[in-house]
Amino acid sequence: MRVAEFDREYVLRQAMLAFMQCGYAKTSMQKLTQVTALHPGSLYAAFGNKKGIFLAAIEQYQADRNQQFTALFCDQMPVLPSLRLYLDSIIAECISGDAMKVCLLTKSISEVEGQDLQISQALMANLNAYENALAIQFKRAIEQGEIANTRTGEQLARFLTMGLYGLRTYALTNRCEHDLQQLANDLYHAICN
Amino acid sequence: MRVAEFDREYVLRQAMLAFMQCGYAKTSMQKLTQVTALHPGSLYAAFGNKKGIFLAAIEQYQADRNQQFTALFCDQMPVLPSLRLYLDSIIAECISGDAMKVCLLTKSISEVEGQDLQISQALMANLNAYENALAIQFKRAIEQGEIANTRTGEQLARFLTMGLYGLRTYALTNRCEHDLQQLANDLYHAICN
DNA sequence: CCTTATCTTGAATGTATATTCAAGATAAGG
DNA sequence: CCTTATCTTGAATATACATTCAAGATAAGG
Repeated sequence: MRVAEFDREYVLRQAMLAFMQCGYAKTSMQKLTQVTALHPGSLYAAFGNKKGIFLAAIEQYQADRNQQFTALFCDQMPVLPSLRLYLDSIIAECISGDAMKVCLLTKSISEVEGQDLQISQALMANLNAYENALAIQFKRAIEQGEIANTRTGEQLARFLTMGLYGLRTYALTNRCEHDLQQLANDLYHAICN
Repeated sequence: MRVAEFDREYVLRQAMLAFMQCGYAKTSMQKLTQVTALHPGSLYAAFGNKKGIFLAAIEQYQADRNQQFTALFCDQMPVLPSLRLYLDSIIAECISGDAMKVCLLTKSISEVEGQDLQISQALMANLNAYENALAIQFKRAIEQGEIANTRTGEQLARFLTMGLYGLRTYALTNRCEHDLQQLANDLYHAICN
């Protein structure tokens, strides 16, 4: 028997970047073979088809994001300083100009919504998981007295999620650091008051 | 000589809806011939190519939106009640479930950003025009004392634009009216107070 | 070292797509 | 009513794309 030679995580991260840059429809299999340095046969053997590659890339993306998120929002630390750092990191990403500046989940849901149920559901599940993770942090912030309890953790998480969708979309047309920081600041104060 | 038989506005609105539903890449010329009830030759004669149809559809979309906007934000009326009505109409759109629920400009910029400069610029120009129109209204609201002058009209317009991008994106995965209305309400209060 | 299961390679296939074009149809001007 | 410019029709073309597959390569087990 023979074992696969390629590094699955590397391949998926390369595919991920291609999908973020070009979108699902416009990322051709040829492009995927280029960025992964794998031939069609290997890709099809490993992931079934283009959709399989995409779904696997989504999982990889979410795993990476999750790791970043849990590292930042450590359960021992106060929430609000982490939130500020988080907003800063997103703005840095938006300004950087590389493919990572868009969120794969947000970009994809906008593209495939109503076209492919399986992909939509995978994206929704991940987006909901993300919002729930935020809600847990906001609940903790309320319990610890960092935020007034006029709104629930879920409500705050929903509002921030919406705000981040908007911030990332806004950054597509305006990459002025000052404007983006002001928006993030307004968003922060709409939450913490 | 002979005059064109089709109604240009009708054709563009049909194309517009197709693009909103399927996105630019996934809207095939075949689909466009179906929804417009025009044959390829006529479409190519009238608009040059698929990109030409798309650019014309964008203009039509913006013209329609502009008319709706100026009807709502009449220069004689106070701004805030109009803003509330405007938010309500967007939520109604989001919940309705038809293709109009997405904003053609926002959906398209997310799809084609970095792929086609001409389309990107057309979209950006329209998005900027929209934001400027909002800024004018907010300036008026500040002058009339409806909103405290702690932030400029431009800043408020930018924030609302971001919020609406986010709201529409959020509605893709969660069409719960209560949640969306709460988000719109939070957004409103983040602006007016 | 040989067998065998599995992986890799990349050319071949079939389908979908944007676009073209020549023939037919139709209205305006004389 | 005839001419002519322009529109309409829809089949044809060329290209791009996702996917398949058979031949070659390679590692593990005996």
